[in-house]
Amino acid sequence: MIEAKMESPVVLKKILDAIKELVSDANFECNEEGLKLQAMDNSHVALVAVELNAESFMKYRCDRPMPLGVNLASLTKVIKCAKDDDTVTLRATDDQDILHLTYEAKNTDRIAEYDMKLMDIDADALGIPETDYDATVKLSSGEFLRIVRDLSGLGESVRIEVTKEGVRFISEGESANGSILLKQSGGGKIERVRQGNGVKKEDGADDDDDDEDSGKKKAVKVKKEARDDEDEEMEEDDGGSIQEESGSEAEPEEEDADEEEGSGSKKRKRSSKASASAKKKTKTAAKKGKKKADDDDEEEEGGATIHMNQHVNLTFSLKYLVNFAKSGSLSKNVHLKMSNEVPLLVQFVFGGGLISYYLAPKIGDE
Amino acid sequence: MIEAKMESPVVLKKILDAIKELVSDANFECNEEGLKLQAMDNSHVALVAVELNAESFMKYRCDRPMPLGVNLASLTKVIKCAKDDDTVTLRATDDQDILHLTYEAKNTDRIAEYDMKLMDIDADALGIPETDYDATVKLSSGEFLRIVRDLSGLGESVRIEVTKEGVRFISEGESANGSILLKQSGGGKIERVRQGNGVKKEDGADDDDDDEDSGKKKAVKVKKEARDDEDEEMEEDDGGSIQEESGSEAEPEEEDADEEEGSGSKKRKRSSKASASAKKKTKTAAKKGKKKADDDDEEEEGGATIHMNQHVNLTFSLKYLVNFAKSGSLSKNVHLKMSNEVPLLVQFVFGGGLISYYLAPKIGDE
DNA sequence: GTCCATGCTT
DNA sequence: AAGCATGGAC
Repeated sequence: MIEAKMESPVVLKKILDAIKELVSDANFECNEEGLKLQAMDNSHVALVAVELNAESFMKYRCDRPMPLGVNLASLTKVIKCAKDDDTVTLRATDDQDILHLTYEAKNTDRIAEYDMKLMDIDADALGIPETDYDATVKLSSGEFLRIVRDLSGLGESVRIEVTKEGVRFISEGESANGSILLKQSGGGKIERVRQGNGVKKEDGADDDDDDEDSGKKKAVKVKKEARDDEDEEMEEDDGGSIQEESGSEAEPEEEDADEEEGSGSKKRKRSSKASASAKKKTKTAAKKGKKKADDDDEEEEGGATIHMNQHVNLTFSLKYLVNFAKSGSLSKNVHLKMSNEVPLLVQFVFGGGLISYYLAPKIGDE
Repeated sequence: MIEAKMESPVVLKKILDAIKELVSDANFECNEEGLKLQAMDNSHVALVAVELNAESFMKYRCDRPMPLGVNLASLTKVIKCAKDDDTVTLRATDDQDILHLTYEAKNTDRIAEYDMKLMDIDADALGIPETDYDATVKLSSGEFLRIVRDLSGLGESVRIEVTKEGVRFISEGESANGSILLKQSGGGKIERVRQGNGVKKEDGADDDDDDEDSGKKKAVKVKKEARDDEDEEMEEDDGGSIQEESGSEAEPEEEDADEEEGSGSKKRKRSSKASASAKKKTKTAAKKGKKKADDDDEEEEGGATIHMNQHVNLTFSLKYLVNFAKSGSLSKNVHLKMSNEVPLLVQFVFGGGLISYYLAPKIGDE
């Protein structure tokens, strides 16, 4: 038996809108931690993962782990029958292949119930790469959408380069070439992600120093810790333009979590966080002459927040990126995580969950 | 080498949207005066001319006149990659067949660069008719769009008649006929353009009095002059409905130029002009009991400002007019200029430039 | 809450 | 190329 009640169908609607063209059927794996969906896209090129944390539900109960095999088109139809201010309750029992959905208007004057057939779906053998990434870029979802859409008008592929200059998106088409450079937000320098001792290398920016700290920032799950002090001597480790950065990448979820769903001003949470982390960073920032106390809180238009451990240069199919970018409605920002020759991770963090897309790079001139 | 920097891509976007279905490839002729494009439409029926004045650019440099042969579909794609608040710089060197476009966000965090192939295009042999027109009608672009779109639902062609009654758009279709009459704005009488002595004729409205004043109002370039007094006795010269008008048609460019691009209220310039010309017209208006002091400043909905030298009666293909009307987003008003048996000129004047369409009338019942 | 403009789909 | 739907602005 599983029962999950949510305040609003909006997030679910957006998730389904975002992935239903990529994946037609998938299992929602339910356990005490929440709901998780992982699936290869229909052409088995990209991988989609959605996580909804148990805590984000008004009520969440899962007696034992079970998969709910759903046809996403059907679920989309059904969830669209919920008004945006209805509460939505999902229910499934162990013995029936049925998903029950109950939509209740806030005033309880209206209760709608839907039953949807579930399917048996063979779980894809999903090898989710668990890499530490050489470069991460945070930018506004709108900007990301804009970039990939613009470039998809020119060519099939985009090359993404992260250098100390910023992140560059390059597309070469028949009639025109395009190149979009996003600099670090606010004109700051590209910040070096602090990762174990990898950054100690003199030429670290071109080397593989990502293997050494696996487990340290597993995807975006790792908690920020007070490690700032131990690496202060690493400043200027790459010609003076790459700078050590103290753990700010460790908490994108919390930061983004209420950007979209929360109704408060975008400065609300930020300011409290900034003051909290500013304390830790004061020493470092002062020493290095940084303008910003906490770059993760930078959100201004057009800019990107870039953490680079090593230059990356990867080429991807724009078609998929355009698809991924649809999830922008879930979160104000998107995180791109890249290492050379491994799949790109495109991640949207929203209140109560996370949606991740993995896409393998094109190799050579394929 | 040519380099042209503009504050915003919006005008260029609108121009391309407006003409890209009419013309697929064209030369932008660049010289020190600005950029000019002239081309026959793809079916060689209509002629499109676009002018962008050098002064309207933030920066403009053209070392020597050169044509930039562009595929308009490609340029449209590329220009759409500019955000509306980006500055746009066009660059072309003499030796490369490439147009470079640079889009810079105002905060400079984002710089996008596009390179587009240029083409060698045989310049059309363009005979632009330089006529003085027997009738000119100024109306709101929205009204024009509405009229041609409405009528195109009924028939293939529209007959445009300008008489002392106003301007009439007539379409005869299989299942229905339509006729739209626009009277002079504000209920004023049709104003006779003051042209030499032509208006002295008792029946001038039906005769050919347009030959006599050629050079007086060449297109829309002629300057207003204080000639009001000399013809005051001509009032009621055509049954009391045709009226001498003192050169107010002489400055549509200036008048329209900031209607669209200017950010001021639409009454700003108007009121100052009205008071200036009101002085001149006071005598006439008082004598005739006119309501309005200056009809050129009338912009209210549904009205038209009509200057007629001679009745005209011309038939045009609606298909083209509908296409022309798309340029309405560039300017609040459109000017229609007509003489019997010569091509119609449809003109949109906007901040920094001008777009003109010429369309030959249908003869007989072709 | 309504209207307009833009983007996407057929 | 036209119509529909969605998102943004007033």
